[in-house]
Amino acid sequence: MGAGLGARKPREPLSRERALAAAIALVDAEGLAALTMRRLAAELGVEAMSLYHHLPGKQGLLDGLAEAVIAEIHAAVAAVDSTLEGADWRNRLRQRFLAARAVMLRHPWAPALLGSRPTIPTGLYTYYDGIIATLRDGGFSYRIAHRALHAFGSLALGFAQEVFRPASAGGQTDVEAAEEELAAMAAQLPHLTAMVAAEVHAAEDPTLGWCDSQVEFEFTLDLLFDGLDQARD
Amino acid sequence: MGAGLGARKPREPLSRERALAAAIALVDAEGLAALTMRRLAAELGVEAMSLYHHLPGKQGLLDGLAEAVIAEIHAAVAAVDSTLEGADWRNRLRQRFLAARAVMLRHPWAPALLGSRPTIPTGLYTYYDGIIATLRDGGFSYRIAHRALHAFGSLALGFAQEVFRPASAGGQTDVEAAEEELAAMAAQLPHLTAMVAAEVHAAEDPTLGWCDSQVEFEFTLDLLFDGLDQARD
DNA sequence: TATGGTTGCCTTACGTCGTAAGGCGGTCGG
DNA sequence: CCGACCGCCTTACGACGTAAGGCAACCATA
Repeated sequence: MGAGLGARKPREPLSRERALAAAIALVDAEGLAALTMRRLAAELGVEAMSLYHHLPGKQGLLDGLAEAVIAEIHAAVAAVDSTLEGADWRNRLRQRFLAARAVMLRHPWAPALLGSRPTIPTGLYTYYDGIIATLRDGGFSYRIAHRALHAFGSLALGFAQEVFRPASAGGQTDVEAAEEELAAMAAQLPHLTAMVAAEVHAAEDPTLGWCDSQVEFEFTLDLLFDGLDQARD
Repeated sequence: MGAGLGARKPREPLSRERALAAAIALVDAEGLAALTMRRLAAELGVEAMSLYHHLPGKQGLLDGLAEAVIAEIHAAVAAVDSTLEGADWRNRLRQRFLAARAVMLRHPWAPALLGSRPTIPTGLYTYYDGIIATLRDGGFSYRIAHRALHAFGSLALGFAQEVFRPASAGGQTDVEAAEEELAAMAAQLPHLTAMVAAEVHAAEDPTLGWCDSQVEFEFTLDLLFDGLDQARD
């Protein structure tokens, strides 16, 4: 441990940190599917097997990525939460979740990555502890706090975990194909097509597509907050 | 088309249906990761490349699985919904979602599969159309119906899409390791550990583990229903 | 009954992946 | 000066999905 710090050699000695940073850059640029041991090594000017001196295999690399994202959430949340000392639980949670969301928007691959981890990244326990603390301060029992955590689900991490993503998550825009197919079977879907028509006409308020996730995100959040407020007893 | 139906040969001629049925059986038994073209072929007493005469590749196979699950949901939902002709929107949706959930519990791999499809399985449009119809009958505008769909998210398909699954989804029980690790850092997580302690003590009501998903599922559902009821205007 | 097309399955092979095992050259303590 | 060690590379194996083509049994027709 503690190799000589003098960077006298032309090649930076390659470390876990450098590998993870390169991995994040790669995945940000080309998506999760592009993250390959060989590819990552090439990105670092190194052979694939060299990575194994610093990372415990592919799964360990993904775990490292997950922890890195969570650390980023931690930082973002801490920055926001410190400015809300006196606020009520509702606003504190709201700002917290929106801060987490900002991180997720920077790393669109993060939801899929977190969902793919077989074990809970350890940093998350601390994150959830903070949420429970806020709920307790708001007067909730542990029971309701527990259920609230489940109700929030992925919203607490800043993403709606949409089962079918419109155009993101590394995939190309196959919205056209879907829309075309939808038009073909429109006759059988009266309510769906009516809804789409109504929503498109009413789109003079802040919506970005025909499904602006930000608006939906906050709407669901308020729905849950309202419900929890009444469930508090 | 229309090959002779006389099953005179010792080997059933292999078809898309037979392949999909075998795939579902395989995945039910061993999880999504076990579903390999070679493995599926072996299960059918056939070579891998033979599958390509009936299925358009691996992605097509997964699409077929997704459609099969959705068809199963359709059947289950239709059976339940026909017995609720006069009921209000709330109960109709509730029973609908719970019926879908029953299908998901039979196929624990289905959430991950549906989440992995890059395009929306066509059968789902019909499913969502029925939900919108129920909401419209309940007096909701298309706008609120739209937002309700997003708020429900995966609940409409019967699963909570928990970001981190406790022990399911093909993985082994690493609850022990997680719990051990949690105990180690308990000192830093006062609220989390307190909650776990409180919830374990209060577990005389119908809970199956220290996180019975069924209870959480219905709790969240009611939370959303309550919120929507007020958002109806 | 002979025939030619079609259908259904198999064989072989390529390029990708993660990773186990061991080699080789530089740096450093004695 | 010299041996140990550390960091990186080389080689190789067994998965995976799938492209390309071969072969044998079936069918309607003559």
